[in-house]
Amino acid sequence: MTINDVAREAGVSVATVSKVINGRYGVAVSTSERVQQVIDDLGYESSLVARSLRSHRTNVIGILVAEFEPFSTEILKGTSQAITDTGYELLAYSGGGRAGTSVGWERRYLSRLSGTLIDGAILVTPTVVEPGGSVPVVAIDPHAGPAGMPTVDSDNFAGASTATRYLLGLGHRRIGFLGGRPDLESSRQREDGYRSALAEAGVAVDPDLMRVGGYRRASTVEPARELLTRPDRPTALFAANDLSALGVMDAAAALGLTIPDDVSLVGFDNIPESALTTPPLTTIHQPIQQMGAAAVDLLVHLMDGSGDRDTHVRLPTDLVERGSARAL
Amino acid sequence: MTINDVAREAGVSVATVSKVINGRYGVAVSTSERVQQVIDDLGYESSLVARSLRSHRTNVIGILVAEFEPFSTEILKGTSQAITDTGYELLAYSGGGRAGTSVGWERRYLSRLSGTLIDGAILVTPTVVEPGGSVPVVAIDPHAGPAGMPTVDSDNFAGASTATRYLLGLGHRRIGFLGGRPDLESSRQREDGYRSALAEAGVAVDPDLMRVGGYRRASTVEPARELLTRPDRPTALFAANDLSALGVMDAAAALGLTIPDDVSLVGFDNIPESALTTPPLTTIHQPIQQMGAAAVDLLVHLMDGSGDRDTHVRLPTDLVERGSARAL
DNA sequence: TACCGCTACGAAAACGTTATCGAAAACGTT
DNA sequence: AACGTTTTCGATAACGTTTTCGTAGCGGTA
Repeated sequence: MTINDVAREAGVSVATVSKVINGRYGVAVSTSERVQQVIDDLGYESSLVARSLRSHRTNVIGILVAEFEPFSTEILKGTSQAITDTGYELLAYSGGGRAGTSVGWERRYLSRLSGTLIDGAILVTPTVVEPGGSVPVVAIDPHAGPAGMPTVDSDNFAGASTATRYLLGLGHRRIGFLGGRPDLESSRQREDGYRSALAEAGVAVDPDLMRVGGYRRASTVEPARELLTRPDRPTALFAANDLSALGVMDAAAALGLTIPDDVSLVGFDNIPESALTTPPLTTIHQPIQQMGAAAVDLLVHLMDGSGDRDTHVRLPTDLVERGSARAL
Repeated sequence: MTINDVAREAGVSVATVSKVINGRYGVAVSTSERVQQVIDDLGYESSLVARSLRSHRTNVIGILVAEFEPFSTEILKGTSQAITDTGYELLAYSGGGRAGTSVGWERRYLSRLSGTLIDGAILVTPTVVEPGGSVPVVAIDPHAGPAGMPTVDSDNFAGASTATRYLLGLGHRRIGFLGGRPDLESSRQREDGYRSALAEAGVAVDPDLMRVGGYRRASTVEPARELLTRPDRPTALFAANDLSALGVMDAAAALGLTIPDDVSLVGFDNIPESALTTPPLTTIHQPIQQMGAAAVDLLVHLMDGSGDRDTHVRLPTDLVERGSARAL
């Protein structure tokens, strides 16, 4: 079923059919109607591939996520909602979580798809990607913010220092930190916020109280256990994201420690799960869906040519007090 | 950056470059190495679009989800993991949750992509799709199971009757039901399971105790409130999926009722969130990720030609006892 | 030397679409 | 009737690949 079939059936040339499909000027109303009728009858849909090969325009934007975890999923929701009224469509690709092979898959995909299958891309991959692609790209929460690539993130520094100040305000002084990965920009910013708030309060930063949790639940359990079994156990823990906070909860539960009585806990992200834990997690809210929407917005402007190639959208964060932290 | 650039740079024809890329026979080792070197230097990646237009084979399978909610997300995880060693790649499309327009978007997408961009498709869309596409299609938890379309689902009937029997075993007799949508096969099967277990126990089915929740959290709150404010309030509720169960929890909390003391609750699906609620949700476990993996498996066989066009994989369900139901 | 078979390579046709441009037809004006 | 203008339409060349097939080169054999 190609455009040729339609043309033959309607008794016109393929050029005319193409014009009808794309609503171009220069075809008589009667012809247009007849062709449209045939299209409907045959249930013809033009091939996205052929179209894009020729016209270099597809009206789809691609979103590359490293893995389907709660954060990216929320981003997906945000983007897929934001995109509905833009006239674009969304195509998602996942690296499949195979962290090993993933060194350059974003770049590979980007160049395979760009210029042909997608008109623009949103990256939700932690690792860095050179902006040198042939299509506009917006990065969410990227490895590094500079490099002329438009980015969307939230105010990680302010959020982390708010969290830390909150714990300080509750009287805590020995506050442990479970970081993400040192190679991630967001992780560094959160650590900086933590350090800065401590310094500001005149509390010395104790490197022994800091661990790397890797932003994942399972990989945070052991580092958390280490902190929680110290003779001078910290009275509060700040986890660099909610997934890590879940890991802390696992570790605490395994040790028979209760939160927040034995140890206070604050997370970061406010993924949907964090409202459901026992106790519900006090955390720093990041407007994740809005970040997705902002990325779509930015990208659309970029593709229209009306965008600025190095705008950095930074959304505010704020504290959500729930039940996982209490005064000393 | 096209294959032409590579050819020119390497001093060979495009045909030769193509052969090198695809590892075809008939090119001297020395030439092959030289071309490969140029490819590496230039960072060339062949255009998926042009390739697929010509060869009608792309090695990517598409997955269409209606919306990014927990269930589809779990499916996505399952598929994207299962696909890693198959040599295929995964592209996901979302209808964007615009329920209104969505009447035939799956069909539209399918015919636009099939034969060109994807070699096969997995459908995670509740509405029906005619199997008449030009590529193999596997449906997960589809509207209707017959029609010669390969499907993967779980044993909804058995799961629902297990859940109901469990509540009966706890001594409950007035058990309310919050259904999905009457047009969904899985929803009907769960209702049937509920009815059957009641009948088997000699308990009359009371239509007043049955409501439609629509499988979503927000849309279940009101129907749940209706049931919970009846003078003869049911002592237990069975929600047709976990999202609805969350809605029940919302309604109960708003009414000042505690679960499980005032009313017992059992869900269905065992999405990750359900382990985190307060109290943790007792639910019917559906091996969601495995369902995704099974779909990949089925589809790959179908594409290899070694598959059977109307196999229906049905995975077992089982009860996960947590804290939301108790004996009367 | 003449012939054969094999390997290495390139020319060119296809895939299904869109864009350009020219021709034909229809219409209006003098 | 002659001419200019506008409308309608179709031939055709791209787009970047893969694939088929022809051919040049080359070593080996009679």
